[in-house]
Amino acid sequence: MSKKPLISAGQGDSVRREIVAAANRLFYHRGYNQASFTDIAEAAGIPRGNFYYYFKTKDDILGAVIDARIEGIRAMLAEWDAAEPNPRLRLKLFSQMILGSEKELLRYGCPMGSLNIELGKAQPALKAKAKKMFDLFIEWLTQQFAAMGHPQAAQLAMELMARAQGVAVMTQVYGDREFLQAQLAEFDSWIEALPS
Amino acid sequence: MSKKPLISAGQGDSVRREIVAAANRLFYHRGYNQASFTDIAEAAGIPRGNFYYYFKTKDDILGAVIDARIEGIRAMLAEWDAAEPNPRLRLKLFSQMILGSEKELLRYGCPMGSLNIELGKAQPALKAKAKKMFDLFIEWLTQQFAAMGHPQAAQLAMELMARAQGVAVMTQVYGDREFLQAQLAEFDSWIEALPS
DNA sequence: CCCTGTGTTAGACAATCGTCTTACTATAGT
DNA sequence: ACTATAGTAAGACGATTGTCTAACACAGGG
Repeated sequence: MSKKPLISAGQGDSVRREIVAAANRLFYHRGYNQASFTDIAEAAGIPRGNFYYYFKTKDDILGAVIDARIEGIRAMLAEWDAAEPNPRLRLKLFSQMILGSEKELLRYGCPMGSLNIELGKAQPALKAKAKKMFDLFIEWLTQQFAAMGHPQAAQLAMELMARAQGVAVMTQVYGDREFLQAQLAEFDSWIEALPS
Repeated sequence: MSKKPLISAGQGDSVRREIVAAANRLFYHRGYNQASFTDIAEAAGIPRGNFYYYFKTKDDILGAVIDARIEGIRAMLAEWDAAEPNPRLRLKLFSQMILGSEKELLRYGCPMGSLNIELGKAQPALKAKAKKMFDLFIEWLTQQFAAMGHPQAAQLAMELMARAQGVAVMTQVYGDREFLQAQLAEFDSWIEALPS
């Protein structure tokens, strides 16, 4: 473990990041309400009492986790945009990304979808934050479809995202990686067959 | 071992049913882990202490709830089978059923999907039970596709169910009933366009 | 040296969780 | 009238929840 430096940001910043990283993992693997302060503290390697210094409430931690996820998504989308100018091939990066997280998908489902479903049941304020992760993808997908000249780009984006979510759900329910792979292959041919 | 009431229905049976009904609602609306004994007792109109007489653990209640749901699904599918011999039109009953629960879908998502996702994260034994609800639908859908002469009936069933789940997720995330209706309309045309 | 600010740590706190024991009522059969 | 049984009701139990306080370590600048 790197015992770090006294420069710039104050050493508390790295602790804060570790808390967010541990909470991110646990919220995904167990669900928000099923991940306790004790769990997170243990995973982050800090005593429980140290939490309050960084976050006043559990909801604040979720807020920071969602912010971190949003930042990650933004970075990923920017990377795709930089690496591939062709919108059709960009869509394939999207499906490749899903395939790349196959292992976690099988066990825990989609981190965005499962979080939104959990929070949507009875925690509307938190869900509104979580929805923003979807907004990013929908916006990006819409841009790609629009760049291909589709008039109904936004609808196509919703449709593709819906299919991805459905595949994620069934993949987790049945623990079936072959189903996942077959469906993603079908995504790819659907993308290729799209008129432009 | 078997505690059978000599006379058909002691009045405890109706209390038991009320507990299961209240738990069913709450597990759906708040999620399994977020619905407490106190909540269920309140909703069922019985004192908390009365629970242990009917159910030893919370897991037992979930078991009874899932059994009740399975029984409901079975009855619904049997009703469809009796009312409509044409498999293609039976599939339309499936999509009509989804449309019929539009209001609850918007607020709480799919009761099967959301429960499976929640339990799948860290309660594998309970999830295995919850998966059986899916099995019923998948089996029935497979039968319909097979009756239409499709060689890949099971795969089509999984695919249709995946789409339905995806639509359910996006419908809840975006609270968009028009999207739901449009997607179900597309289901119908997809069903009509299926070769037989 | 003290002072101040940043960060650490243990533990108190009330509330709530699922579980379980106990005592009670009501009724029907003898 | 006595008793066995089915069901009701209240509340204790220890564990755990999220929240919060207060004491502590330790640096750098005066």
